[in-house]
Formats: sequence, structure tokens, C-alpha cells
Amino acid sequence: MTTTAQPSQPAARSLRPVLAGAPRPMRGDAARNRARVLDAARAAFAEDGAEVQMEQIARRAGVGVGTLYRNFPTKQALINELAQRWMDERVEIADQALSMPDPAEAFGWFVRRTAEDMAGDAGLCHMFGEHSAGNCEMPDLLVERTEMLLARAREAGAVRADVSVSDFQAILGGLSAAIAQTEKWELFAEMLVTGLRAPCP
Amino acid sequence: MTTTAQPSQPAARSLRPVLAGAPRPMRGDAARNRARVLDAARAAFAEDGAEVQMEQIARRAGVGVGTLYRNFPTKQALINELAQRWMDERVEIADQALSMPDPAEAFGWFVRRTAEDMAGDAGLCHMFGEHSAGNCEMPDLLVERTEMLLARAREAGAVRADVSVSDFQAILGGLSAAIAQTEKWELFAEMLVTGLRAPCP
DNA sequence: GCGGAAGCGGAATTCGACTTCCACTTCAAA
DNA sequence: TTTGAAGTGGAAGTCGAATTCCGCTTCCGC
Repeated sequence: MTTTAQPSQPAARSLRPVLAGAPRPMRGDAARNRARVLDAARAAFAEDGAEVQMEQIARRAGVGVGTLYRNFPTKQALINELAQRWMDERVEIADQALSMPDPAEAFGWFVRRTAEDMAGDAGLCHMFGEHSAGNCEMPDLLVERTEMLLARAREAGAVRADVSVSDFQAILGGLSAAIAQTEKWELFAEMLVTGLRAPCP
Repeated sequence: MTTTAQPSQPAARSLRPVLAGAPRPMRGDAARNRARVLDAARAAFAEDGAEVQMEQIARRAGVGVGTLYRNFPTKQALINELAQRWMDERVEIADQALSMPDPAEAFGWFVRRTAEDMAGDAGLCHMFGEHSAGNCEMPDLLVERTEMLLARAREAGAVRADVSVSDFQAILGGLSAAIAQTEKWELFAEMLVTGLRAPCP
């Protein structure tokens, strides 16, 4: 995650005729505000779901709506940015899991960890299930990692053969919905790990 | 489910001084329209989720929005009515399950059947998870049946001891969310039944 | 068949969000 | 310190969807 993110609208700039010069970095206070907006948005969405109003987010961040719109041209753009960050985080977690020696253990850890993270951002995650489903595709990077994790677990007999990546995605969506209702993520994670394994005779 | 349902706004009526006379029954065509609206609404919500517009529902039912609002004072009221019907249906299904001799089998059947019904009304069910969570409480009758079903299954060793009715509710919410993404209800139901059982050693 | 209450359609209204706009303020390069 | 580009706040504008309103139509008891 880049700390010095740029505003969403790339301003073609050319101070002094330098061919394709890199855009001047954001002004210090502006960058600070952008960060505050992002934090406020995450918190607000986590608390109240997607129905929070832009003005609430702005107030929470201590800025005017204008500032908010300077950084994100649209409410959806803001949501997408948050979704993007969540995805990036998922990739990191998946990588950690992939570095574990035992595939079954790695898979279980990934599921538990995801459930735990969801519990911390319940509203937020649930919103993703709702809103971003169509808008912002799961990045290839994450699909790839998930595929690996799943494949390895499958080979190790920890996951039924008939569960595809998109099934798994759907399942995680269900998980977030369940967690949004009760925060018993440990129970749910356990159930998932057990249920994903072929039923024992 | 009463076929001759009354409009949501009870009109205090008193034709001829009959003490507490029952309200005159709906006019024939009106009752027919009410039914059509309800059907159209169910179909529309199932297809497109909660974001369908009142006018779309009205057009689908072949009536004007006015008629729609005559029967349901609010969009939420319409949603609640549908939710109510779904709940009633659940009670019936639960009763069928309770009449089965083997508790484990009964529980599994109930879960599978619910998943199947959800798949048929994906958008609708998902919407319930979203909207009705707060507005329209699960009726006591359904809570009671669910509790029975769960208790019997628990005694028979088919369900882990640490799953409460509200946990189970949350889980079904998750199930509907997952099904709304992919219609693989059989897989999901299987996973649930397996996962709800204490992990075998 | 008549009368009038009940019901109907759908244009017009209301309402509440998102988004735009611009006069004003703040930053930072020279 | 000066200067002007970048950034800011928040009132006003826009827009889409829910809801109301009312003149017209349809039923139904007499």
C-alpha cells in the first residue's frame, strides 16, 4: 500500500517543458487530509455499512465534503479504494499462509485469519459483498494466490475436490454476512474449515 | 397464509351500528390486485434485489403505483409482508422436519430444503438478510421450532453444542449471501451440515 | 339499472442523497 | 516576504426514487 497515494483524477501537468514529467507530489496538508478521509471512511463504513452519507464521512474526517470529492470523484471511487486496500491485505495474508509448510494448516490459518479480520471490519466487509461484487473485480494477484492455497489444501485432502475459487469466494462472502450478524468468527471459521473437508465416514 | 388478506391500514368501519363489526371484506377486484402485487413484488425482488423500484413492481403487476400504495403504505411494509410469508413458510418446513423420526436426518433435511428454497428466491432472501434483520423480528413461532430442531439434533450428536439459535440464524444469513453469489446450494448445504457437526477426530 | 362507496392510474410532489461550484485560505518555492 | 497555485469548506444544485393526490372508473347492494 503506497503511503503517498495520488488523487484519483490524474492531472496532466507540465511545469517547465520536461517531457512526460512526473506529476508534482501532493501538498503536505492535502496528503494528510486524504489519509484522514480514508481512515474516517473505513471506520464509518465498518460501523454503519454502505449507507453512510458522504457528509458524515467528511465530518468524521474533520473536512468539508468538497475536500472529500477532491480526492475521490465519487462515492463508489472511495469504496473501491477501500476495497482495493482490503484485497491487497488479503494477498499479503495469503502469501504468509503460502509460506507455511503444511498446506492443510496453512489453509485453516488463512480462513481463520480472514474471519478475524472480517470481525474487525464487519460492516465494511459485508459492504464489499454487496457493492463491490460487480464493480471491482478481485485482482488477478489475489485469485492466483487463492487458487494456490486451495490447490495445495485440496492435494493434502483438506478441501473437497468440488470447491472452485469462485465457490470459495462466495463462501467467504457468506462468512462475512454471518459475522456481520454475530461476531462469533471463531465458531464460523471452525465450521468452514470442517465443512470444506470432505465428510468423514 | 390467509388468502383474503386485509390492506395494511385497518380502516375503522361501522356500517350500521354493529358493535366492533368486522370490516367489510375487500372488493373482489381489489383482492385480486393485491395478490398480483404481492406476486410481482416477490418475483421482482428475487430477480433484482431490494433496489427494484416501486414503479417497476407496479408495472410488473399491471397496476399503477397508486394501487400499490393503497395496499402497502410503504416500500418497507411490502418487504415486511414478503418477509412474513417467508417466515411462515419456514415454520411449515420446520414442522415437516420435526415430524421425521431421525433428528439428525431431520436437521439435515431442513438445512438442505432451506438452501434450495433460497436458491429459488436468491435476491429475495439476501434482501431479508440486509433489510429485515432489524425491522421484522423472527416470529416466536419460528424461533421455537428452530430451537426444537436444533436441540434434537444436538442431542443426537449431529450439531456441535456451542451453536445457539441466533448463531444458526446468522449462519443461514451467511448461507443466503453465499447462494446469492453462486447457486451451488447443494454444495453449501452439505458444507453446513458437515461443519455444524463437531469435527470428527 | 342506479347510486355511490371503493378502488384505480399515473402525473406531480417531496425528500434525501450525491455532486458541483467558487470565494476564500493555506502552503511552499523563489 | 511575496505570490500564485493548490487546497478548502459548505451552501446550492441536481437527480432519482418514494410517496401523495385527485379526477375518473369499476364494482355491488338495492
